[in-house]
Amino acid sequence: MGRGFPEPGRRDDDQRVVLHVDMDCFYAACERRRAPDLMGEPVVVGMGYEDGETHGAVATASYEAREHGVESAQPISQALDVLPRVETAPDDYDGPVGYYRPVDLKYYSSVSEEVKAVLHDVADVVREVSIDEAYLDVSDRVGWHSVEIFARSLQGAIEEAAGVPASIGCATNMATAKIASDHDKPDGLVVVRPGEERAFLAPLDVAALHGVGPVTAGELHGMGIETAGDLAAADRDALVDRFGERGREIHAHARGRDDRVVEPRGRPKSLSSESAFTEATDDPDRVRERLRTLATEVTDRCAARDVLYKTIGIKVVRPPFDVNTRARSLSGPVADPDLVQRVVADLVEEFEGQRVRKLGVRVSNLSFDAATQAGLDDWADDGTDAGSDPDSDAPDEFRGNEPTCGGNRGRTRRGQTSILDFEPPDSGE
DNA sequence: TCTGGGGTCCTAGGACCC
DNA sequence: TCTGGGGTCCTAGGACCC
Repeated sequence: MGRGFPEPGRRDDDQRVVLHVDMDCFYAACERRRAPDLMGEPVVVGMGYEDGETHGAVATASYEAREHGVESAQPISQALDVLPRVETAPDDYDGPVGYYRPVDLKYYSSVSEEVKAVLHDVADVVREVSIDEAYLDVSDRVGWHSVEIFARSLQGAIEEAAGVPASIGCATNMATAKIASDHDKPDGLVVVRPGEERAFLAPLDVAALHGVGPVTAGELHGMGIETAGDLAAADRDALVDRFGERGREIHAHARGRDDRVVEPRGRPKSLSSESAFTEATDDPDRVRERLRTLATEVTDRCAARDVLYKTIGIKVVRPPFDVNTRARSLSGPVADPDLVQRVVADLVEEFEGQRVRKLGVRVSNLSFDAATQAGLDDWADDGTDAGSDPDSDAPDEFRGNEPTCGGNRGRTRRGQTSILDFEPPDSGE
């Protein structure tokens, strides 16, 4: 072992019991819940399968659909090739057919709420990762001797309360639990006991590790590192040289170590909307129109959640897949849809006349206490973590620094007044 | 793989401050 | 001014995740 010393700062706590709960084909499971006839049938949830429209991707495919070659994130056209819609399959066709459903996030969210309620019931700490995934720290509720029973009954409780199946992984840390939950899907239950982590992970392909995507996996393979076992045995410093901090992390994860503490998710760091054109366009009117729509979506969501933002950005994707981002920060947090429209319009000017396949609008540097904008006292707020700049004395933020971000590539041609000399909102509502 | 949409985190260089 | 170091904030891009 040699360097099997605890990582610095690691809380060497083998007794933690961490669960990763991962719903099986969640969207498809939700569709089945409200249409039990679909049980046992190939179900594909996605967009763009309606006639003519070939634009879209598979969000979730049931295992039955996967058997026919349908995969998540696959272009919908490919899915239809291998698995035609039951409604539109030709009469003389006698191959497999699929039941296609459009994504209905509202419904899935409501089911997710029911699942999450069960999770919060059985665990003191729950980190909701996404609509269909969560980590639980149940160290104070269950010991390693009874963790199987605990997890099995949790699966039962989820099924009973929400009518959808879940897979669960149990381990001493998040990274290992995550892989465990994935190891025996669907309806899986995999327990990796303290000390078994490394042996459990060793045979898996590096790509199975959280944080190893296609790029990193390719590079690792190029280095002769194929499995998590290889990665665990590799020289850490070499990995850090190559991959930076992530090298350190995946090395630790491959060894079944992960210091992260399960904690609830904080506030979001950004909000965005994006959408793709069916075909790339260089029509400035269409581009501007689409951006207006996206900006409105974003500011509407901000308004609904009482969110202020300090940075406004766009994303412009040019064929074949050239992602460009531009952003501008204001001198203080605001909630100002018109300003967003102006900044977005200004930022996109640089791309005028270029072909664009996809656009996005994003706000970041968020703050959540509506008091901030007006510089009202916000000490009454439950001043929790994120967003709240230590500068609750907001007025200072506005003083005399308009030009700070203005010197942006001299893009003020057209004589437009700088987007930045907006009025500091000195009077609240 | 001719790639949808909503996110997170990390890195690197530059500006600016002390 | 030939020249340090620390720290923060900003922008842009990249990789990754679901």
